[in-house]
Parts: sequence; C-alpha cells; structure tokens
Amino acid sequence: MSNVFDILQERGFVEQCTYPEELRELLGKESVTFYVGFDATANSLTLGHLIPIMAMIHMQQAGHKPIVLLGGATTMVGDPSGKTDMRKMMSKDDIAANVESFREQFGRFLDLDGGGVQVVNNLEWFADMSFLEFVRDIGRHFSVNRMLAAECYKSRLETGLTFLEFSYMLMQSYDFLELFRRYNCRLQLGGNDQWSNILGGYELVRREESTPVYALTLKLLTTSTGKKMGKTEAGTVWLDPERTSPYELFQYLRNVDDQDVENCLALLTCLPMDEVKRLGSLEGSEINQAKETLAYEVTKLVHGEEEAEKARQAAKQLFGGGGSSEHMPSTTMDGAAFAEGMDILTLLIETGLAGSRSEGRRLVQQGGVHLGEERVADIAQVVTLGHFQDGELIIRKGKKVYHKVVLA
RNA sequence: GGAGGGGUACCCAAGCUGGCCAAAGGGGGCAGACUGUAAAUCUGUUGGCUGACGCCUUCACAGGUUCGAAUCCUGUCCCCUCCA
Repeated sequence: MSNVFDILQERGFVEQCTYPEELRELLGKESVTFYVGFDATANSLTLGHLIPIMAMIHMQQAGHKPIVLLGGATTMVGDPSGKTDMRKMMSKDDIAANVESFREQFGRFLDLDGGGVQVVNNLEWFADMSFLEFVRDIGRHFSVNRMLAAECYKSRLETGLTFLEFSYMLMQSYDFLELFRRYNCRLQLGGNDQWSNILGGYELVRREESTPVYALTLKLLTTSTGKKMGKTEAGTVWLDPERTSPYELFQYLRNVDDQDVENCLALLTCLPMDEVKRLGSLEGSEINQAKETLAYEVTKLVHGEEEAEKARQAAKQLFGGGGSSEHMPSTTMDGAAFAEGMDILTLLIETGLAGSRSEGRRLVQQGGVHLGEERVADIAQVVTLGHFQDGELIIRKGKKVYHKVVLA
C-alpha cells in the first residue's frame, strides 16, 4: 500500500511542509491524529473548502484520524492573513449558528459518528480562558518582530492591523497545542495562506511539549493563472444547495479553463490518478469530456448521485439541443398576466434576468435575449400565451443563462 | 491631544482655477462576433425612467453661497500619515 504522503503529493495537494521525509515516514508506520481548522465565517462551506476536506478523506482512508476543528472562538477574532481589510466583527449568535451549519455539512463528507472523526469547537478552551494566563503561558513564546515579518501581514501593515486580529495567530497556535494535549494530535493541515499561523502552532507545541509535530499546507483552489477559483460574478460557489444549486455547481465546474481541469480532477475528485491524467491530456473539444466528468464527480460528492445526475441531464438538454428542462431556475406566474400580453422588459425583470428596465433594454438591443429559440429583436416585444408550450416558456439570456416561466 | 492628507459610480482612480460632468482612464461585469458551454482576441455596453428628444436621482452626510457646484463656504461623521 502506498503512503498517503505520496498520494497527496501526486494529486497536487502539498504546498509546503515541515520535515517532509520525517512526516512521510511517520505517516507510513502509524496512525496519526491530525487536524484542520475551519472558521465559521458563513453559514455554508464553499467549493474551496473541498480541498482540505478531500485531503482529510485521503488521510482517513489511509488510516489516520481526522479532527475537524470548528473555530467558534477564532471566528470571533477574524484571521487577518492575506486580507486587505479588517473583517466585519461577527456576533456570537451568528457564529454559533454557522458552526452548527458547518458541523452538519461535514457530516456529508466524513463519517462523523462511526468513522473516528472528531469534531471539536475551540470555544471549548477559549471561552473561559483568562487573558493573563494566556499571555503569560502562550504569549511569551511569540516574537512580535517575527510576526510582523510574516508575509501574511504585509498588506495589513500598510492599511492597518488591530491588536484583535494580531492575536489570531496566537489563538490558532494554541489550538494545536490543546489538540496535541487532548488527542495527541501530531499534524496540522491547512490552506497555504495558513502557513504562518500553522507554523506558529507547530513551534509552540515543539517548544512546550518537546515533541515533534508537523505542519503541512495544501494548495489553494486557484486557476493556472493564479486567480482564486470558486468565485463567480454572483459570488462564492457554496456547498449548500440553497445558496448554490447543484446545477450551478455543475455548470461552474463544467466551465473551468482547459488548463485547470486536470488539477481540479486530482484535487476535487477521488478518481484514480491515471484516469485523471488521461482526462487531463485530452485535446481540443475532447477535453469537454474531462470537464463533464469533473462536474459530475464533484456534484455527486457534494449533493449525491441523484442530484448530480439531474444536473447532468439538465445541462445536456440545454446545451445539447433545445428542449425544456425540469431542473432549471423557474418562476411561476399567473396566466392571466399574459392574457393581454406582457412586455418583454417586464418579464425580464419578473424573472430576475434583468435588474432594471434599462438593463433589459440593453440586453435586447444587443441581441442577448431569446424566447425559446427566437431571438427577441424588438424591445417592444410582447409576450403572450401563444409563446408558451404546455404552459411553459424558456427565456435565455446570453448563451448560458436559462430561465423557465411556468403558468400557474 | 497637535499637524497634515483624504472620502467620486461594483473596485481602483482622474476631475476639484464653478457651467462643455451621469462624471476621463483602467479593472471587473454584462451582451455580441469567433469557438469546444474553454482560453485568448475583437466590438458594444455598464445610475434610473424613455422608442427617441429629454427628464430625474447620484461625487461621505447636513446646510449655505450662486442663474448654475463633484468642484467654493460652514458644520458633522469616518479613514490615513506624521508628531506626542
């Protein structure tokens, strides 16, 4: 059986690592408890979170023990790493609610009950900790000089950094120590933007406990050109189906750049590497197969096989050739509204395809709106019941945005 | 607390010797062409209402001066830099 370290490396997860040979050896010979921390800054995980989650899955399959650390306490402070502005302070209630949402979502990927996965909230140890105790025991190990030199604070030193946020690193470092003491946690994984924070914990544990522990950072979800992935015009790509529908998730992945397909397949799916490489090396329009596989696999992982299948069917019908689809965003409207005809601009607004009449007018004038297969040529176009087929009408904006109007 | 600089549309950023400013330029977005539901490129567009002329609301906030203000004056709030 191959070493997980090699697996992670082969799939492109590994960005930075302390003592890689030593860690590899350790992972090869015993079951290691490790953790990944997640701050509950929103009520849903995002596509980007899938990378550490996949890493945990690979680790777990290799017999290691994951701890999911939910940052009930750290979220109250806010990680300044790599941020240009201070985060808005979040209320305790919001954070607590987010932590619960996270917990539930993790349940979909990791077997929380039977699988030996621990889910811990760092509020457990921070809630009642005294400031004095913390600065004396933990704070004394940290050199402000060194912290300020860390890359992650660079931009903040220009725009301003509060003490609140500056403390974040110490808190995250302490998490590692606490998890080491409680669960003999020996390794922390995290996104590469967490390198400084993770090293903080790594050094703290080594110093306080004189035991070697390890730090390993994972690739962030970026395009080959270095841009962050998982963001669209509409915002973040969420794993919560209420926020990003399975179809939208599918489409997002279906549309990744050619250059990024292989990387995404390796990181976000469990397909064997030779298959990943085969798909990634397809040329020309062939590579669409790879994209479809990527979209399907990830949607399946996140929302289940049934939803993935539906999303795939929906995409097929829409892009494969006309046809209506039941899995399309839709608006239900009263047939009476069309009895005398509704002008196209009003309809665009009602369906949310345009934000204002001006925007709708622009879309039509630029030839971006279709009713069924017909391009709308005139902004005075009136939509009547005659446009509907079987009580449905498909409106298309641009090339990829479909919306169905259903008569009530 | 003292001195100075600044707040302009989604973001960055001009304008700030008053009218030619719905406000340059860039980025981003949207649409079109080309394509493979890709990238790159090119074109158009990007406050609201209007078929259009045009009208209305916007340049931190509240007032004021003017025929007329993003541009001048007063007050308020917020941010930054230097000094303490």
